[in-house]
Amino acid sequence: MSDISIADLARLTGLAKSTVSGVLNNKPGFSEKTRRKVLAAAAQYGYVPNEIARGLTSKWTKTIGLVIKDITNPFYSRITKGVQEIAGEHGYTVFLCSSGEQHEAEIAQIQAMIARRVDGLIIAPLLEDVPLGHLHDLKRKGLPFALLGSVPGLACDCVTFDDYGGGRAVTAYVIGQGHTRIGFVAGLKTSRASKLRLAAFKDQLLEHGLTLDSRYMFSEAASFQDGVRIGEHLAQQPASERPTALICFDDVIAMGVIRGAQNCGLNVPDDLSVTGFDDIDLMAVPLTTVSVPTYEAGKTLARLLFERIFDEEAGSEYRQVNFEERLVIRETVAARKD
Amino acid sequence: MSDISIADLARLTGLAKSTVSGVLNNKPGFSEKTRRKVLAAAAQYGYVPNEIARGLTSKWTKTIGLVIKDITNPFYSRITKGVQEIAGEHGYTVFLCSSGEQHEAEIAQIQAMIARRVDGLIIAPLLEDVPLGHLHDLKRKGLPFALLGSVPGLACDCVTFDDYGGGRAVTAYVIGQGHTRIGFVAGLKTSRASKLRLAAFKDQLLEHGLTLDSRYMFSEAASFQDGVRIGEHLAQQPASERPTALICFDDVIAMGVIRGAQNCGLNVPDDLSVTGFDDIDLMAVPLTTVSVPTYEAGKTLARLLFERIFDEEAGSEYRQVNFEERLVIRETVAARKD
DNA sequence: TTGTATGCGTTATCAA
DNA sequence: TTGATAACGCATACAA
Repeated sequence: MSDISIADLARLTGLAKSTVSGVLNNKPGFSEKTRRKVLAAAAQYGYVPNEIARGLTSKWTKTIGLVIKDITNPFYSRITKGVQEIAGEHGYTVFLCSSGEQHEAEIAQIQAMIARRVDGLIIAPLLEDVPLGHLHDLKRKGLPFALLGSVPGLACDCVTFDDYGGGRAVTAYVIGQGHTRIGFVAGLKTSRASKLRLAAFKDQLLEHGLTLDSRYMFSEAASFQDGVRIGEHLAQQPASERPTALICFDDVIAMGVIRGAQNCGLNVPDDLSVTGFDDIDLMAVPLTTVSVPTYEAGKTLARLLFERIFDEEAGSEYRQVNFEERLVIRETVAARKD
Repeated sequence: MSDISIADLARLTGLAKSTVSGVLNNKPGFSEKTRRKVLAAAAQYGYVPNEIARGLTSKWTKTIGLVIKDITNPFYSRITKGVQEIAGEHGYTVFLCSSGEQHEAEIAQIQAMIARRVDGLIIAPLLEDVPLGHLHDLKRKGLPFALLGSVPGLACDCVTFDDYGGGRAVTAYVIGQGHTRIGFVAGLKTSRASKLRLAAFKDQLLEHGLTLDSRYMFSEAASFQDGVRIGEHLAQQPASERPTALICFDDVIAMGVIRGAQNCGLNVPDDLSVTGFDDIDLMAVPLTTVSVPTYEAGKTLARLLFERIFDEEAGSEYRQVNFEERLVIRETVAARKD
């Protein structure tokens, strides 16, 4: 494993280490001849500066960590893409950790990245009712970080989505299409987004004088398969006992519901209207959904983090950037006249 | 930013650095009293070992790099998940780089990871007809790496998919269902997988005495939108002039085709049968496809890499692991009797 | 321009 | 059982 170091280059060119280092870092005050000689040797032997050794003196590792739940989920993979893009612009490389919904793993992963002395962290906890002590530790340590979602009682840079607004918009739309028997499929109990969307749903029902029917309510849905089961379950009810519309916590679940309903002979949207959240868009079905700007959010998270990293002592105010969720009307909600 | 080091701990406990280090590494030969004192101090001050400094002596950074095209593509995000899982088991953290189909970016990213002295690299080039000099450089450097896909003339550890076999299986199936006018949507010209699947398609046609109709052939499809355009285009042809079945390079394109065809009033599969590759499975449409075990492939890539990293001088033979592609029959291919 | 010294935090070596 | 000191590798700062 032949790593060419500055010392090697110095020996090979017959120059001093400091000269080689100076030229490679574009410092002024070297003759054109030396400059060329160094550059030629560096190219010839494939010299790659050792970022780690550099970090020994510069205090910066030019490395950030990104902690998410599941890279396989388009929601997170788009955030990741946004983060990567901005990190690349700054010459930073990113450590990725998927904790896979396991809280313990998340803490271990964060430790591992601290052990690698990342310059900053982006964390997408997105869970409530879960010990968040490690985030406070982070703050006490003074390690810059940015959060996806806000944590009550923790002042920090964060990016949030207007889940309540999104829930309101889609519910209002479905009601406006004439539906009165509307159901809701909630996500995991620990999901803050799910809670807010559900709250907006309930408020809208109330506001429009509609009643909430517990037979139309589902919770703890977390996968396509969960959606399929719900769709099949509904299809087996008599038409009069099932909702005419179902608002799902996310697109994946919504797609599952559609598949399950269709498996059992139900027509979407004529028998059952379905909506989702996220706007994954990759599906053959033109799903009416609420678009969540995940890619933009990822970029913003990284920008917030880098400002904090580079400002360092500045101690500027923490910032929260809130993204709107936008209703995207496609074809899975039918108008009803009854 | 208060980083507690071993030196700090030594000062705080009144012990020597070497004692603290020994206890923290579970070395034998320390009194229970000292041991407790050190552990207590470490916990109290939130000591996190500096993995970088450790790498200074140990020669290992406990870090690997993963270079892929696009994290947003389920194909790659599953590979990533597999790699992460195995890396985590070994206490390794992974640098992720999405090069976004840009060859230049890929090289730069690899450089960046070498600069961070990763212990090894997993690279998913999956492109042909593209300069691969940097891979040879890697080998010359002696840096362990594993490849997704094989590169002619480059002996190394790699994981491959039987794209030819997959193409043959799905084509044979479609022919067996009675189709005679079958089209193919190829991916990017630089995609090796696309080439192999197309070759198998052509061979099967020939073998069954069917002719290839250039009006049914498409290429350079790379997105859902490309698929939509093709679907719409086909729907606008007279029924007698369009294929009755279309084999698409991947699920995303297949889904686009279905959407496009349905937009224009075509029925899938009655008017047009469609198949994909990858088995993304997240869609409401029960797509007949060829399953590619990406998650398993990711795990295998990581295992190959770690064996190479840990074997080091052993110089064991390079290994190639080939994964079968398995036909998954769902509902987007109709049987034809004409 | 050059040589030398410094530093980073850990682990290894050997002495006490 | 513990302590002192020397690597480890490499970029950089500073004096010459």
